[in-house]
Amino acid sequence: MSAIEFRDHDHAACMRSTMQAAEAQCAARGLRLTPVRRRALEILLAEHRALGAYDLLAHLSAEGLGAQPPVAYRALDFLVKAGLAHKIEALNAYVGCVHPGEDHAPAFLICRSCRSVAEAETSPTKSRLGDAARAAGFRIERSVVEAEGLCPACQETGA
Amino acid sequence: MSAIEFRDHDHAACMRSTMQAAEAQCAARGLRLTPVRRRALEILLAEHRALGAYDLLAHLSAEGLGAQPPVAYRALDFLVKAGLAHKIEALNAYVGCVHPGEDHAPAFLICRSCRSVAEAETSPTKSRLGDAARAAGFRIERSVVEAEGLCPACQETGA
DNA sequence: AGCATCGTTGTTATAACATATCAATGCCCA
DNA sequence: TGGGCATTGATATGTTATAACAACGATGCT
Repeated sequence: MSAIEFRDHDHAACMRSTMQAAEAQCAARGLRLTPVRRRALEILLAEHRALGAYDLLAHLSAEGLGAQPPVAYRALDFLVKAGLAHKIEALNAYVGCVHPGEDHAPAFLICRSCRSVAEAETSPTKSRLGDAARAAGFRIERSVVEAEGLCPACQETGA
Repeated sequence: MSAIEFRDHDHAACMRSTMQAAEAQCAARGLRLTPVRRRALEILLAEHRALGAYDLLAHLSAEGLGAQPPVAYRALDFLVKAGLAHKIEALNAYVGCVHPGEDHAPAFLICRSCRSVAEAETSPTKSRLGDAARAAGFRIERSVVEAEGLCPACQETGA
């Protein structure tokens, strides 16, 4: 939850361990991480960035893994439902989850310049919104918490 | 911030006072609330619901106020920039603001069944996300906080 | 092995959401 | 009265997402 994604880190190791966690998750829950889905997740993780479905599709089709929109959307649906990726609603784009496994209510810091995304944790029920929901008798099923702005790197380059 | 929008209230009076506040805002800030923009806001407020841009366009064009997408999108851009309406990112839809004026960081409770929307207030800097942002050196410019679920009425009807 | 089932993938088509561009109009004010 | 600028009208197109159905393939059962 410390949003380390904006800092330097061993990206290759980060990807490897996340992929391993994803595979473990799928094995444990009887989900099939097929070639298309696996590659889609790798592509998302390779950037720590939000990728549009059609950007992902371009990567996939360049590798011969399907050329039509449903291929990308189906892979993304699977990954999102499995908690291995998240949709960034403010961008209509998708990002790989860096700590799959726990059932989490993620919050995002999104750089409007480079589209890099850091993931943090929220507790929707404890926020002021949660208070308002209880007061109104509203039952929260899913929450979207996203902050757009400038990441440290893009602040420096005056983007 | 009390999300009263889900409760019974005098809707006509609610609309009238909100429209008056909107006009006062525009007058004070030198913004032009033209017929298309005014009508668009009325349509959004008449429902306490999220309307798609094309839904709005259908209403407008039925009244002879323009038949092409840009008409609706331009009106919506104006209203959103002026703080008189908000975009619901999770639905790609738009909702009239019930307390225009204050520069606010709104949060929404969105019913997935009837698309009714209640507006609450957040303070992004004070949330856990704000903590994460500070720790990462990230500068927040805009925040999106939306919770989807079931409103009291739709819970009762077993939607 | 034969075969039914069900999830996945391939493919076509289309729906839904959004913007670029340029011409025409109308308002303000020097 | 005419120059500048915001707004509107209209055409075309770009971007994001899904419906529908056929074909394939793994799994499990007998």
